[in-house]
Amino acid sequence: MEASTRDMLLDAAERLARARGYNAFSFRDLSERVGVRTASIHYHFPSKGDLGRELTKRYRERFEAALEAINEPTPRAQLARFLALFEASQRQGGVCLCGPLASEYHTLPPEVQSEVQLFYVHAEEWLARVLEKGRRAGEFRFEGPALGVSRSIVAAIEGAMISAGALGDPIRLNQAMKWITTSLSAQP
Amino acid sequence: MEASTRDMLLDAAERLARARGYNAFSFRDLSERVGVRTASIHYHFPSKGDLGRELTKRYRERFEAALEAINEPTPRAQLARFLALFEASQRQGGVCLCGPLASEYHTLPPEVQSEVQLFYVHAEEWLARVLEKGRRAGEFRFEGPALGVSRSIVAAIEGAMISAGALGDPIRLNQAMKWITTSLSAQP
DNA sequence: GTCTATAACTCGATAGAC
DNA sequence: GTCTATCGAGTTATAGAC
Repeated sequence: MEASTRDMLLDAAERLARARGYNAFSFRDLSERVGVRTASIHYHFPSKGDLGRELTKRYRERFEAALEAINEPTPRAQLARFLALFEASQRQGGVCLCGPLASEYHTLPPEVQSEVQLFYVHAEEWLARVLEKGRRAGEFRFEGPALGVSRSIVAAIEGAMISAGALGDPIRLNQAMKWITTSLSAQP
Repeated sequence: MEASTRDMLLDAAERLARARGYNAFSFRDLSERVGVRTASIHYHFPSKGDLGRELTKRYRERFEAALEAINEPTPRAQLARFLALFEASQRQGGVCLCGPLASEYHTLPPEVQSEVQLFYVHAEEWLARVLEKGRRAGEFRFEGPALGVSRSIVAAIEGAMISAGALGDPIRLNQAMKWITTSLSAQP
């Protein structure tokens, strides 16, 4: 039942990256938390870029698996589940990993950059499909292309998690969630 | 007409911090761009924390002065001017300084943290007053306390600038702005 | 797989000449 | 005000023993 060193390294790195960003955690930080020397980390991940890629890939794939597992009957319920994913993520780790990673995007190794891109694009496209279905079904009301709105919603969630983490009140995410849902259901 | 070394340092630091964050620019970066040795930087700013504080304070005060200069007659027009400030900021520097700074908040020196806090709180409170006035005047429609909505709007703008900067399409900010304004004017 | 030891580099910061 | 020179600590990464 004990986790492998590799997984423990990824877990510690994820926690640190979500709290500080990619550039502000070091092999030494991981070493202290996991209980192996920094040289041993290079056995599992040749470079920090490899670690970053595996870390972000794992996070993204976990998120996408959770999206695929959503099988609510209505777009409105699907949106609620989508938002709940970020709420759970906040309770567990404070901030979505790809918030800070997007902030320092231009300093990231290319292999990490592409994973961050995929996270955003896939999340936005999934949500856009739900929004479009909901609009056709008369559940949602918004103007213009669904992708523009879904991008704005993801941005609002990521931004709310970031300011919630910085200013120390998690409520900000709930406020954003409530605003998003009520905005979409305004009656004409 | 020539700018002082101190101002040139602040300008270069602001550009770098907005593109990469606080931790990812060094005195060496500033040295190369401004044309003085790293030791000379310490004459103007004893520590990097001092530089960061002056930088963020200047950014925040500039922003707040722009807010005070807004004298549109209607809340709707005031909101438009508020959003236009971030749009201009994007055209000039890509991302709002306090987006990345909030992401790496817990790694910042305390004197920088407090300036970031002030930026968010003042922006959100200014916007909340405009929203409340607009709701009373029948121009805006939203549910719950205005401060919760203003926080969500600021989060959406910051989040949109961050993803726009990372993914390389500035349009994302305009999409967020459009979504915000249309959401607030939905008719009952 | 993990270790010790170390290389090669960058960082912020200081002392002191000019 | 700006410089040269340097310090001490931090970083990622490698070589080689066990």
